[in-house]
Amino acid sequence: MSEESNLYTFENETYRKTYWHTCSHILAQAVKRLYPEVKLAIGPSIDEGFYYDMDSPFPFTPEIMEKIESEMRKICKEKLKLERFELPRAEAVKFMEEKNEPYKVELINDLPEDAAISFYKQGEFTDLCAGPHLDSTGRVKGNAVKLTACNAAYWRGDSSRQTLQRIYGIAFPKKDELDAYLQRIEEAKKRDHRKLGRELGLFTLLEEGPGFPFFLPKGMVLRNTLLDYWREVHKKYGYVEISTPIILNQDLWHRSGHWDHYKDNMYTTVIDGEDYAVKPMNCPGGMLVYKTEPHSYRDLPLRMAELGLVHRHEMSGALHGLFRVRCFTQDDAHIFMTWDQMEEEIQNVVRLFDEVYSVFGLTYQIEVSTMPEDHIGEKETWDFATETLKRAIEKMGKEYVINEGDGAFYGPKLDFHLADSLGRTWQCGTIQLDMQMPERFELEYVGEDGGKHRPVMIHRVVLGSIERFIGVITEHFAGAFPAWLAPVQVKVLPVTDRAIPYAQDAAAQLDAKGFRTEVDERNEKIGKKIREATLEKLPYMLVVGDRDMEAHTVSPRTRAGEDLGAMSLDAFMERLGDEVRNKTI
RNA sequence: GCUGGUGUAGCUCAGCUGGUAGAGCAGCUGAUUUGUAAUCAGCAGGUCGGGGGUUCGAGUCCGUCCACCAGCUCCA
Repeated sequence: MSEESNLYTFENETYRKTYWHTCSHILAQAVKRLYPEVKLAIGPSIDEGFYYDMDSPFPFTPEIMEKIESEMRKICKEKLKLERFELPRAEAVKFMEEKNEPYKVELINDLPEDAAISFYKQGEFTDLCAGPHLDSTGRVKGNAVKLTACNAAYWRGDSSRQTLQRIYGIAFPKKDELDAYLQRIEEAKKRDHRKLGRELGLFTLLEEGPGFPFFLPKGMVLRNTLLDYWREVHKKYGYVEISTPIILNQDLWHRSGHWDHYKDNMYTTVIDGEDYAVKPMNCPGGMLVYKTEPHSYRDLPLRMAELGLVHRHEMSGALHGLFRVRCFTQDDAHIFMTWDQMEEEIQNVVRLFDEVYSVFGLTYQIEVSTMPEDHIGEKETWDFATETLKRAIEKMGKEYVINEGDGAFYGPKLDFHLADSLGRTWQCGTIQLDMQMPERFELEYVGEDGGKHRPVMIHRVVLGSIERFIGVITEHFAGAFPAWLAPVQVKVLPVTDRAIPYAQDAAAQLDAKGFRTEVDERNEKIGKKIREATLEKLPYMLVVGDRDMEAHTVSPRTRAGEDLGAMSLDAFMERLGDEVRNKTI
C-alpha cells in the first residue's frame, strides 16, 4: 500500500488523531455555548478518541452530556471553518485573560521562549492549540460522535493540584463504525474477569480483605495446572526452585534499599520487640540464599526461581479485580552470572518467554524502561546495563519502544506487554538487569583465576503475577479455557436416571486417565443439563442415554454447540488426550 | 489518596413524592424419567453495606465510615 493512498482515510493514524482533535474543540465549543462559566484546560486526541479537561462548578450528569452531544451535532452541521492564527506572547496572555481562562494563561506562560503561540478559531470559539486540525467542523460526522464518559483528572496530571472533570468522547466517519466500536466495548464487558471469576467459581474478593483475593476450588485447579506447566518449562530451561520467607527483619530491607525506596508500599510488623516487614519483592531472600554457600564460576549462570508471595500496600482507588491487588504471587527468578554471560542469558530468558506466551496465543510488545530519578548506583553502570538489554533483543530481531525513566530503582528493565484477543495490553513479563544488589549484598564467586569476583543479576517474571495472569487469560479466552487448563474438562450428562451407573462408569475411566471429570446426576432434562454445562464453558459434554448404553458409546458435544455423534469412550479419550498433550488453544 | 457514582435474598434486579420489603434464577421438598441451550408445583431465604441523626414513622431524607464501579495518580 502506497503511503499517499490512505493519507486521508480514518485508518491513517495522523488523520484519525487530527479528526479526534477537532472533535475535542467541537466538544469545548459546545460546552462553552451551554455553560460559559466552565473553564477550559486541555483537550487532546488519544489512542481511542479524545477528551477535554474542564473546571466546572457542577458535575456533568448524563442529561447534561446528552445536551452537549446534541450541541456538538449542531456545530458539525454549521460547517464552521477552522482558522489558524498566531499571537505574540503578551497578546496571547491578554487574549486568554480577557476570556477568563486561567488554565490557558498558565499553559501559554509555560510555553518555551521561542515557541509560536497559535490559536484555532471556529465560529465564535477560539482555542489555544498547536494543531493541526480539519478545515471545517462539517468534516466531522455529527451522528457518529459519542461522549462516552465523564471522570476526574488532575490538572497537568499532578495529584496535588486541582481536580478537573474530563469528558471522554469517540467519533467515526460513519455511524455503523461507531456502533461496531460500542459493541466491542460491550463484548469486553462480558469478558470482564471479575464477572467470569464469580460465574465460573474461580475466585472472589470480599470486603473482609480488600485487594486480597480468595481462590475457590475451580480457580485452584486452574492455578495449579498453570503452575505445573510453569515448573515443567523452568526445569527445561535449567532453573532450580527455592522458597523464601514472607516476613523478614527490617535490617534486611535497609540493606537492600527497599526501605528507602519502597517503604510507603510495605506492611510492617513487630516480633519479640523487633521490627519486621512483609516482603514486597523476593530479591533480598534470593540474595540470602545465594550467600548460604560459596560459588564457583562453574555454577554460573545460576538460575533460582521462586513462586514468591508478596504484599504491597496499593492505594484503595488503584485496586481492580485480579489485575491490581495487594497480595500476589510472582513467578520470580534471580539469575546470577558473570559479565560476559549477560547477553546470552537475557536471550535465554526471552526464548523462555516466547515459548510460554505462544502456548496461550498471546503476543507482546517490548518496552525498554530506563533509569528513574529515584535510583541507586552510577549512571555509567545504568547506561551499560541498558545498552546490554537493548543489544540482546536487537540481535534476536525484536522491536521495542523506550519508556524513559520507568526502570526499577536498582536497574533498567525490559517490560513485556501482552495483547489479548481484544487487542488490549497488560504488562506481565519483565526482565530487569541489576548490578546494585550484588554489590550491596557483597555477592561473590570464585573465578577461573582463583580470585573473587562480583556476579551480575537478572530479576525476571514471565507470567508476572499469577493472579494478574489468570485475570488476563480469563478475559483472553472469555472464560472458555483450552482443555489442558479447564478446571473441569468433561461433564458426563446421563439422559435419564437409568444411565447414571453407565455415566459413573465412564467418569471413572476418564478419571483413571487423569481427565478432570464431573457427572450431572440431577433429575433434569438433557436440554437443561446441556444448557448449564455450556454456560460453565467446559470443553466437552458427554451425553449418555439408552442408545449409548446399548451400543457402548458416548455422545460428545463441544461447548461451541457441535454434536460430535456417538463414538467409543476410548476414541473420545484419545481426542481429548491429544488436545491436552498438545495444549491446543 | 482524589473526583463522581453505586451498595436491597447466593446471583441479576423491582421497590413512585418517607407508612416497617418483592420477582426471576440458584437452594430445599415433591411430582416428572425426559436424546442435544431452561418440565411443573410447593417451601425456605433479607436487622435493605456499618454505625449515627432528622421524623410519630427511614430501604427511601441528612451527615459519617466501609466496600465496590468509572477515571486520575501509581503499578506486577
